Amino acid sequence: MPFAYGFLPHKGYCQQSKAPDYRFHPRPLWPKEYISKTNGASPMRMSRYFLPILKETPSEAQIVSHRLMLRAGMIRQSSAGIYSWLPMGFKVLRRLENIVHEEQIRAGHHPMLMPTLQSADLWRESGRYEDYGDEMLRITDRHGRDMLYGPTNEELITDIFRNNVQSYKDLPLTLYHIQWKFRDERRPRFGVMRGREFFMKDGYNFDIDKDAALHAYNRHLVSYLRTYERMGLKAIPMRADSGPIGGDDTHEFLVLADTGESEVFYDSAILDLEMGDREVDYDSVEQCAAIKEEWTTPYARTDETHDATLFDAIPEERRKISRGIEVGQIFYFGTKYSDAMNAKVVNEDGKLVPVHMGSHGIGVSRLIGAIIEASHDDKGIIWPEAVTPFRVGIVNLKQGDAEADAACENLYQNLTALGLDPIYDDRKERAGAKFATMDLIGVPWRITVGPRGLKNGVVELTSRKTGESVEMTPADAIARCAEIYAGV
RNA sequence: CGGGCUAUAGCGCAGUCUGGUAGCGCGUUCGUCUGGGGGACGAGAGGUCGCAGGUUCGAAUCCUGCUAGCCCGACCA
Repeated sequence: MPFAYGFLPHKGYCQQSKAPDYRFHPRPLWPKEYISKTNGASPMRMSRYFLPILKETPSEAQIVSHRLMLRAGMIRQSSAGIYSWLPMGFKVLRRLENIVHEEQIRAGHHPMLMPTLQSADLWRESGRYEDYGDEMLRITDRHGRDMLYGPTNEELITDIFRNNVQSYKDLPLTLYHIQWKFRDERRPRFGVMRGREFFMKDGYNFDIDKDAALHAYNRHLVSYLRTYERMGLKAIPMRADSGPIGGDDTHEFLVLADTGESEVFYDSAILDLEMGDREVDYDSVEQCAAIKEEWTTPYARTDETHDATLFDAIPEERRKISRGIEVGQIFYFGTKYSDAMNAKVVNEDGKLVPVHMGSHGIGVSRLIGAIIEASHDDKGIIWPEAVTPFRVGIVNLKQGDAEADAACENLYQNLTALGLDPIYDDRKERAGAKFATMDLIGVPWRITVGPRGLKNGVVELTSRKTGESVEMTPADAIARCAEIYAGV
């Protein structure tokens, strides 16, 4: 009984993919107690929050996402390419992590957790201990054993698989985790976009044959499309090179941004494609294949795989060249690791066959940089509603004014009760400073409360993105915010 | 890993050439005035000048070694 692990279903993508259970949050954003409604000790009051914002840009930050993450008090560098995540940055990281979990679970994949430190022996088996080179951080423990800080987990998961699965009846199977990785980059830069330590979702599918594994590939492509779209991102799957993971079939997902590290060539028709809220049956081979077809038919490639002849066949007005940030990649690599590490199962005919595998990754910490690159202005970050650390900002223009204080307090309590996750700027600062702070940290919707408006019974609701303000009663402002976030 | 550069208060910087015991702006603390887009004035706090050694009566400053970090390139999620 290899899979009798409590809440994890033994089998079947069917039930889960058709009725996703959102009560299951692999890692809640924060425990309920975190939000105190009684003693005023909530960390979402800015006067009590830890949000060390900077007026000036630290000199080491070159690109906008890095600058803004430092200025908005999201991260602090601890050494080259290694960062501490301060409360607001950590909150965004958790939001992204949860979206990834939800979409993976929806697709029928099983969350688990593997360690950051691995034994070198497994990597010697696959031959990658030597191949991986200096990017692998090698560590020796007190007994002189060779260890390493995992840059990826193919070996470890294959070892777990071969020790616990013997039969085709336990397939198909996809396991994944979201865990810190380390790749000792020669030259870390761009903040979390290219750190040495990074937070990544990596998943591994095990299937009986190539067709089944290709379905897993397509299923991942679809789940990734949904994941990025939910985060408010336009991520385009592009045919890619397989790199050190190895394998035949691979796509990477790129977010268009001027600061991207890759040059990309694409047919602008692909920008019109949307997953929307279409129902997806992740068990349907046909449906997943059709969606893959839909998204991979328009030309979209990085400079690594670019084919000028194919590109030139696109109507000229749809030919686009720009830059992109890689935020994920999916691979099918067949029996590369199962052969090397002897991961076999018995098939229907009673024969021992190597499993077909693929792996898939989403750079969760890197995504934060990509989102900011794609969504900011000269005042600061503009968070998409789905990933914002705070959904509504409350600006009290005259702290200490009894009426304004009471109105803000009321808004704060009501928004909190509705799960609208407010941040209340209750500092004794001038209006300009409060506006600048809200703009910098990127809160999508701001409610401005001041004595002047309150005389007429109104507050102001302002969109960070458009800058448009509308006056309305506090009750209407709350209702409007609830409406905005209803589908998020 | 090649090439370039930097390290002085929480952040941004000056001072180093020409050695004499450290300064400016922002932030921060207190007070007064202010109060709808980083306000004004006044008074404070805060630095073994990256580390180690050397030269010198005296080193942020000169010399030697080291460490850390940044940028360009090649490489990479």
